[in-house]
Amino acid sequence: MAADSPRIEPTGTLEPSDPTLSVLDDPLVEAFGMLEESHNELAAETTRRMDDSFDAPLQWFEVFLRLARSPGARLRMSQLARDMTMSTSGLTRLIDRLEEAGHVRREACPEDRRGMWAVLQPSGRALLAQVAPGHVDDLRELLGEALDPVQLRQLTDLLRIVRDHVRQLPAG
Amino acid sequence: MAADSPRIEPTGTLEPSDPTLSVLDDPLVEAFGMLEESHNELAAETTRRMDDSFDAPLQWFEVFLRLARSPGARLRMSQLARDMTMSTSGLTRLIDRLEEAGHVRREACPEDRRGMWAVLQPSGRALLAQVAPGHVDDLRELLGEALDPVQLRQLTDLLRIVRDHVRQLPAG
DNA sequence: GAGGGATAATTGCATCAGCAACCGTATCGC
DNA sequence: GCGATACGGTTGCTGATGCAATTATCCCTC
Repeated sequence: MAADSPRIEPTGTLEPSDPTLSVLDDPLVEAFGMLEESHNELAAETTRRMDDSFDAPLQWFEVFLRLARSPGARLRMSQLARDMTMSTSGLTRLIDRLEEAGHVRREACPEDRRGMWAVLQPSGRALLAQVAPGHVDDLRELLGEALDPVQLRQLTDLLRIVRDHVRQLPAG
Repeated sequence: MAADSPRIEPTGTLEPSDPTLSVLDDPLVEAFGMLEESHNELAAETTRRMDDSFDAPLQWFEVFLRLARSPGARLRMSQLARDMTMSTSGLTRLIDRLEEAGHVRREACPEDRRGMWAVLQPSGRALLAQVAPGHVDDLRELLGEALDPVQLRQLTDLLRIVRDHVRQLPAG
């Protein structure tokens, strides 16, 4: 990436500069690109490390964590789907896998007979407890070494503003 | 989501509080969660809007943009894969689709006969030019309305630090 | 200049995600 | 009450991704 070889314009199909690029030098596009890239790098690296240590995908722990934080260690399917920014069908399948592994259990909702609770099971919580320290260590190396505490706080706050803003839009 | 119904601890399988949660209240975990959530929300919304306007996935435009920015409108396959944080096999297939659509063309690399260039074609650049204004408008609504220019600059800089730090690690 | 290890790209295979269609239930209006 | 409409969840299907194995080429060393 750093070593841009001296290029000799071989059979150049397109002009080197054009109006399109100026539009895309917009700070908004730059910010969006950084959000994409930093997230992708971080997600890929944390996933890789997690997979090396356990045979459970990173996403499982996101489910465990959200359930563990909720009263009764349970969350409605559709709510969990919204929280995780995924489709309800995707969540159905995810909970299928977690239920088959015994880490989560579905429970009928008495108040609304259409609804289901996803309920964290002891084995799921145990797995979470087992993974958590290593995950925090990974984040300390990946995030904590890059930013000091003040910067980390700034970043978190800015991202929260963005998240909340997008969520409050019409179709959010 | 806001209306958390008064819960009555129905058949509670697990204790409401335990040591695991304290570990995961770490600022690092919070920051990581915000990065995940803000990215997911933003990516989902921009993708949705893009799909409404064009039948080409958002990722295509990331390819077009990266190629358009590069000298000769071309990039090596493996370099493009690294830039986009995806596997080389994933990129092979992505370029397959773009080539079939006529927006990108593969070209043999004379200097290294193992290598291939992905070369942006006029139709790809045209599509990029066609989409760019709307995309910037979307970002103005999604990002520009959430953060003022100073905050946007701060966010971009912080994310760049994170990205570069993760990339410079051993296996990056 | 011959051999061994690393690298560039592709392919087979399995997994995972979303969309659209569907069923059962709730809710609103009359 | 009753019908129309909206909502919660699941399923069929298709598309896209990563891992592991493969092939061809490069480069370093002796």
